[in-house]
Amino acid sequence: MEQFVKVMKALSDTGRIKIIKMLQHKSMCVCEIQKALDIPQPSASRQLKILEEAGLVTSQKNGLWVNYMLADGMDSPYAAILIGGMKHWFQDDPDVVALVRMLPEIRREDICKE
Amino acid sequence: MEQFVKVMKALSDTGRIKIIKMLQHKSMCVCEIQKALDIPQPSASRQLKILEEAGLVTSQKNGLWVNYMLADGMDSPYAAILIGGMKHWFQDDPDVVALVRMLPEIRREDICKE
DNA sequence: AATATATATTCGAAAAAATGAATATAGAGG
DNA sequence: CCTCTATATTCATTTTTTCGAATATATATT
Repeated sequence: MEQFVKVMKALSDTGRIKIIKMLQHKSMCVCEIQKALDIPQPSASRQLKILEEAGLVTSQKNGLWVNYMLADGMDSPYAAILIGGMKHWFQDDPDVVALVRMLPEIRREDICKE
Repeated sequence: MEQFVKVMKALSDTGRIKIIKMLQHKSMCVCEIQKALDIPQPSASRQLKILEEAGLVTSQKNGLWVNYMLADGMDSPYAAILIGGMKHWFQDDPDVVALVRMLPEIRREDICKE
């Protein structure tokens, strides 16, 4: 039940929901999320951690970057069903629409110095 | 998105989850919930209200009593999918098992004076 | 080793949610 | 109209969350 509550809490926040919606289109690093949502970097990092601990998101280190992507939900039925549902939900939400539209222009090469 | 967040918040609490699990077996009035969970009456009333506003539960007045039951989810896809999932989840949770076992003995006639 | 960069963590303050106690409301019955 | 009973609401308080600022960690490069 604790794991379920974690998923519910993780998705009780519009910012984190938006992150999921973006990750449906491409995997992103922390600085891209930070830029897209216009929030401070530590904040982006925290939100991602909450999503990851709920089993909604996974990460892959690649040198200096950490790539975050949608989880497949293999290890959490709760996460799985919500990841599934969210594929169809919020498609018409104005904020989500705007975010997705600007997504192609959010590229780590432009944001970070490397 | 607000409605979705409401569902998530409503289910971010083990007490409210237990209420859902009980309502899967029978509809209940406030005093029965109060008795089953061993919480004060105003607390039971409040939890039910939160579930109701999330679209997870509906109520039917019957004289002095108010009967709470699972919603069918017709007016909220978010509620619907979670009501569906929760039919199968937490079946083995010790607290839930204990609650369900004692459920037949929780009857409003024994609790309230009428 | 020293520096630079992307990400993570900590910590304190602010905001939000949960809880208990008291009180209010609504309907039933005398 | 008065009372009794089931449920709902309010309010003050406590507990959880959230958020920003500062700092730490880790990896790549020179």
